[in-house]
Amino acid sequence: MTPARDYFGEVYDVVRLVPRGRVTTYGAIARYLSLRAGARMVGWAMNASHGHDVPAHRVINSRGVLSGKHFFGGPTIMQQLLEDEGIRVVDDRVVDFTTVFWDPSEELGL
DNA sequence: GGGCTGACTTTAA
DNA sequence: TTTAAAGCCAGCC
Repeated sequence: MTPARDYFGEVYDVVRLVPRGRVTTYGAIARYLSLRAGARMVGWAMNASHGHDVPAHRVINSRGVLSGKHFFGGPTIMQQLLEDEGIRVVDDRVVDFTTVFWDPSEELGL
């Protein structure tokens, strides 16, 4: 059987589909993968995203806060990356988060 | 092999 | 309203 449903690959794929200037949340991805509360695993996948072409800076928590900004190698790397895409970030929080929020289950179609 | 941790979310009090 | 605890799965020691 082909175990090991590449959860990481699933997450990477979804994150790569996030258009520039938009952001998504761990819960949205987790929910898209039917992981009702496996949001932690999504973040864990991001931890392994280093070395992959995954815009992990577009993945934040449900409050629009850059939770893993410190994991980018700098406390402002993630913020600058988002600002570079046109997303305004203030106090480590995404401005108009609900506006730039990109839901895979909705954009990609349930 | 067993147990702890972790870039979160959601429900309950 | 805010604060607290439980839940989930995979990776690492």
